[in-house]
Amino acid sequence: MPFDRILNNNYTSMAKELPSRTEDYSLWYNELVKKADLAEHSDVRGCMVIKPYGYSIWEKMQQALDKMFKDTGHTNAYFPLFVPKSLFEAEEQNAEGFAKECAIVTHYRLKTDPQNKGKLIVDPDAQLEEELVVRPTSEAIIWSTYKKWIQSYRDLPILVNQWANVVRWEMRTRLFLRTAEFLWQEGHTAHATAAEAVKETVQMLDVYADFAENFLALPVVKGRKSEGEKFPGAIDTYCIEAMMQDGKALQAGTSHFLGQNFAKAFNVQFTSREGKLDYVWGTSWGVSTRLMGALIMAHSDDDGLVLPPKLAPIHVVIVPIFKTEEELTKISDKVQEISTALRKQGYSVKFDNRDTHKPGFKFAEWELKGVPVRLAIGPRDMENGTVEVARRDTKEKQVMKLDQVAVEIPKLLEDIQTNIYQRALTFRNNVTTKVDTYEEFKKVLDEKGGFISAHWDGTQETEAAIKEETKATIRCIPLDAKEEAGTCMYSGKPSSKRVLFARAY
RNA sequence: CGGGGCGUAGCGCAGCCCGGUAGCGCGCCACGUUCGGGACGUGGAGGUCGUAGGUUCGAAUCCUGUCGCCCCGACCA
Repeated sequence: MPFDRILNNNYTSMAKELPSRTEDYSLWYNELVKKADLAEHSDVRGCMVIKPYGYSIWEKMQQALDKMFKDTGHTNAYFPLFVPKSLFEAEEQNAEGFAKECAIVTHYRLKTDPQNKGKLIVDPDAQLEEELVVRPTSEAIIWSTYKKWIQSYRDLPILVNQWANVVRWEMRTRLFLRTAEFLWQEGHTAHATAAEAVKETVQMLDVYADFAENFLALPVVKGRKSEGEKFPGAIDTYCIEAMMQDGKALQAGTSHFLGQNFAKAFNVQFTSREGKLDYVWGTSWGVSTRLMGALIMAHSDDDGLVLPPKLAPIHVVIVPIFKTEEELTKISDKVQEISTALRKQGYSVKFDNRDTHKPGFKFAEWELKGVPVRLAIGPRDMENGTVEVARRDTKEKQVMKLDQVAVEIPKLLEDIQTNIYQRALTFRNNVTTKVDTYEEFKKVLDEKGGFISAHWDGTQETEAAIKEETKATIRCIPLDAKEEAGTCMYSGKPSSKRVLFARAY
């Protein structure tokens, strides 16, 4: 019987129960996203509604990243959603990469259908002179603008970021991982020298890695993309690659060294200190709501989300255990003290004093939503001056003196943040395998998954052949790859370092 | 975009093969008893069966189109 049948049996669907990861990872993911109130499908094909709880997490990511961007000298700006087709065409390589998945605006007016009152049709008299492409990325509109901003080396560098939505008409979508419209940030910088632009590219890669590890609690491999995998408009694409619990890799962020490609396409030149005219050097870098998918798939378990405290909308939920109104009032007074003490330290505390649900129900619900710490206080605790503390990551419980809460909970939250990072790191290390033969490669790929570190001859042909035969791609050439003489596992040609392969999202 | 599956109450499904005007569980509403791990009883509300056509005396059920979702491929962040 297919697993979705089992799942949909009446008795298992009574509560908000999740399928298990081992039985059906995809189904587990989809159900978790919906049941934890992160997102749902909308009435628009391929587009999702990010629900308040999910959006709160995204806002936390934005806040952290935005600060990091500002700290490295960047400023936010906003460019239009629409890109005139002619501008889009100007950068052929890039345009070609996205052409197959662009939404295009051709008209600017609707009118009542004369044949069918109450229905609207596109007014054929309102056709645009030039079609507008809904941005799949903003290089075109931004570089055409930078042309106006840049004349001299004194105008450089330009360090701009924008938070925006983009549209890529995907054939197959999945909540957060691949949707037709998604939210992201895109940094676009312009520099006087190649060296400075490369430095910027690498700096932003470091920012992303730092963010992934310290906020998402997600270990990542920093690396460079192969020719076949890089952004079409870039000279070099750097990326951070993460490992999900099902052994598939996920690209969590990219940073591109654009060289002078866009400057040439949009004729953005500047006069250097030496009085010479030259094209501007560029970078672009971005992370998207896809990080939500990474966050979910990296840490969560069969009981629901596991959120790193640094991104959790609610750090601590407090569940009172009471029978009478009187008891609740007493408990509420105590809770007031605790939550004030925690809020003063910057933590978000939720007191779940609903009298419409029983404690057990609340426990399960907040676990599903990944709240890192739960406190339960009942009459027994009131007598003893204690509280029951449960941590979401390990599901361990302990009884704590009430007067220790304000000091111990912050420590516990820190410990949870560290623990889920360590757990993810251990997992990733366990599913990273060195192989030297193609036979071994295929075996590991099918039986174990994960990252496979292997020698590659550096050619696109070999990369394509391996992809064709195994569905595995080169995730990256790790920046810290050791020089190591070897032979390509596929072609037998010489290779100087190992690269990371994996099946990927 | 190709192959397969599925759209029936807020959610998950049964009914469809063999046409006769819709049912189950959860949830929801009310009242009572419960409350330290997803409570229970009693009563109640809720559905143009995705949508548009067609066949028929009659369509959730048969046929065609269309839209959407899921799975597998191709493509991609």
